[in-house]
Amino acid sequence: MSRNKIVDASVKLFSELGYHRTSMDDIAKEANVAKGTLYYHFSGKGELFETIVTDGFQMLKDQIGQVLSENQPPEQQIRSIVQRHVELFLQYSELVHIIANEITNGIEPEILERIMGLKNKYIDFLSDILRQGHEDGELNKLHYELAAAGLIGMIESASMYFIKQGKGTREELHETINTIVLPALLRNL
Amino acid sequence: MSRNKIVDASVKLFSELGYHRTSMDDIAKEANVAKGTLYYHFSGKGELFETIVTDGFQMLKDQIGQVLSENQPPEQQIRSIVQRHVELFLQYSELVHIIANEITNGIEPEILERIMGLKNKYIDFLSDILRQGHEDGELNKLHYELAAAGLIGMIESASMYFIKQGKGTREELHETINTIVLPALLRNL
Amino acid sequence: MSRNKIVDASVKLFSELGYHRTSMDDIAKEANVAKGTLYYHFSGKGELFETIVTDGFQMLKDQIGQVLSENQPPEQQIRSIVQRHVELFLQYSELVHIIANEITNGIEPEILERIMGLKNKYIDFLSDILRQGHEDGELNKLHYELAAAGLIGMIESASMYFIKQGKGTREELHETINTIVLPALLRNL
Amino acid sequence: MSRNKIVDASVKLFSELGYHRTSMDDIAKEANVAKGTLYYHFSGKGELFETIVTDGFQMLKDQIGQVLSENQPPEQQIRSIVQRHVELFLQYSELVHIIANEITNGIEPEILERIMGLKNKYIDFLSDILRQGHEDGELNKLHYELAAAGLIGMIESASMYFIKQGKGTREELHETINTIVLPALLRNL
DNA sequence: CATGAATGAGAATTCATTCAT
DNA sequence: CATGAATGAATTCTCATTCAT
Repeated sequence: MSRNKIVDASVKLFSELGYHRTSMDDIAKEANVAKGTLYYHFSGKGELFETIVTDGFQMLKDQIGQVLSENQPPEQQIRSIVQRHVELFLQYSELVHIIANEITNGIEPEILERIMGLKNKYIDFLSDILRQGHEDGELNKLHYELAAAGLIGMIESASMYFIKQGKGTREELHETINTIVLPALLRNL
Repeated sequence: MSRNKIVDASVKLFSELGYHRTSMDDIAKEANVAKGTLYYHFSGKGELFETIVTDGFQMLKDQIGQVLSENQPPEQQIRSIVQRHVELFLQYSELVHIIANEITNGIEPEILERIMGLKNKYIDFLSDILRQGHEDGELNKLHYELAAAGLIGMIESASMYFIKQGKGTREELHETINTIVLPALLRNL
Repeated sequence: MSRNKIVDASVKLFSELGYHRTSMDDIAKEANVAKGTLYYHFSGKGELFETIVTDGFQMLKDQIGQVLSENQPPEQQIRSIVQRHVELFLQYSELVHIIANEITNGIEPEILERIMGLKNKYIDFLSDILRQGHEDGELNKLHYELAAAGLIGMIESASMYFIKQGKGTREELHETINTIVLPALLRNL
Repeated sequence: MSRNKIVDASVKLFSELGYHRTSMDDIAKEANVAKGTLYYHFSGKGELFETIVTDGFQMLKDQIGQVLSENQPPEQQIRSIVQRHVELFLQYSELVHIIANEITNGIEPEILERIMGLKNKYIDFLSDILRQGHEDGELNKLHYELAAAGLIGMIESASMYFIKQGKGTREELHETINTIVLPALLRNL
């Protein structure tokens, strides 16, 4: 019970404020739990953050796994992946942002490494999709992992700009990303 | 003299460690000046960071301004912009990363706002290039500012991955980005 | 427990050294608690000081309320008020001094304002006593609030001089103040 | 030249802000002089303050000396002394306040002692006037030095209240103080 | 005479973490 | 399971003072 309240509060606060601006006090207050309780369930701020992040990546993978299992044509698949990713991002903006970028910061190196590992696995996961999706068509020289990393960055940067600056509509966001991504990835488009 | 030493030390440390992991003590030590000297030249950590960031953006704009003044054909121009951006990024990796992403963090809101303003100006700058470059050709529906924001994110995310994971070569990095970017932007390609 | 130790230490140190010469380190050391403990119980030096001051005024009011409730003739009442005030002052010398005078200093304006409010309330409280006490007798033109403020200043300044210079006896102190105050206030004396 | 500018700036700033809130930087800026120049003319902040204070007392004494030399009847003399003191106070409010009260604070003990000496001399000066003025009449038991200290406190506290709270008029201020002071001091009134 | 860059000791505050209950 | 009072290391910032020019 307490554990869940803590996790929920953490997602909310880390999402809103980022890692550093979120203090254990804030989390305890938001979760309606005593500060000591945080340390009963988690070894520290780092582990708490790691838990959230791990869950975040799992969500991303689940979403995308769903898309893949639907067995659509490649173009539609990529559109769907982008869409899910963008929507998830818009929902948890800061959290996904942290996962993807801010990670570099002031987190214990050990935990940081594990989180980076998660991110890399996610990139591998995406790059496999790219590789497979293109094995049939002809493709320009393209490094799939770098491409996957780049795509993630693009999606997040554009979404972030959309959220923060309020420029464009949700549809334009999806379309702009697709317009850039699709011709690049789908040879036969 | 001192001021320069401080700026140099700051670039180095902010680049290596990010904003939060870099303490004023660290900077003073690295710069071989007394702690008070930092506050003689800058009003605080925030202003010091802002200075670095402002300089960074200026460098980016200068680089790109150079490219534009060379009056090459569009494709070559975009290739050059990407190349300069990537190279600058590779050189100042973390710093540019911070400029572009980490900004969200625990910086005084006022300063944060000014830095966000700089980033937005840079995005406007890029989106103008996109808009102009495409005015002649036929273009799919594309929101230039979102596209510019996305491009920056893609370049940085891919470069980051390249640096951190050592996957691929410098050429593959450039080529991968170009392969994604060019067909998307240049209709007549 | 800790809170009490902190309050006691603060009264002692603020009384002896004044607001600025008393550091949070000093207080922590005097109270035998860790520095962080101060901030667990009080939001900062300002709030700690405000607490002490508020308590001080409460003590003053309580003392004087007691006097009034004893329903003595006016002259005796004023004598008692002066006596209580002087005695309290002699006991907490510097603290009361700070409350009454030093306030002007380097305290956060917001807190300063609240403390000034307390002092003004105390002056109002005294001036009401003056006004009521004289409603029956004939009284020269006299602005009660200015008179109350003046009386406080006189008591404190004389007491301070007594403490610091060791001139006169405790009885002379009381008598001198009464000799000045009584004929001024009591028309029918 | 510089020295004068520094003294003027110091009077202004110490008067407005008190000792602690006034920094050497502030003084230098206000005086349009480099910080080092302050130390060319004065050995430090303490000496600078002492100079101001000494001048302040001299002014007080001069004012009162003038009154005394005018050879008026006792009542008029005391009225004049009060008036001069009050007017001087209203003009240099904070400065006189500091001289009289705030002195206790964070000033080097050595300098503090000298300033206290000045204040005591001023009290002696006043108490002599009191003693002489009453030698002829019959006087209740009254400790002249304590009375003098009390009078100063009363004048300042009432004036301060007048300034800060804007209660009453200038005339009421003078009258209220006189109404309290005169019957107390002048037996034959 | 005057400067202003540089100093460094000292101060307030934050916050992740511990631990007795 | 849960608590919350207590901790103390780390951090940012202030400011009187020094000194080479």
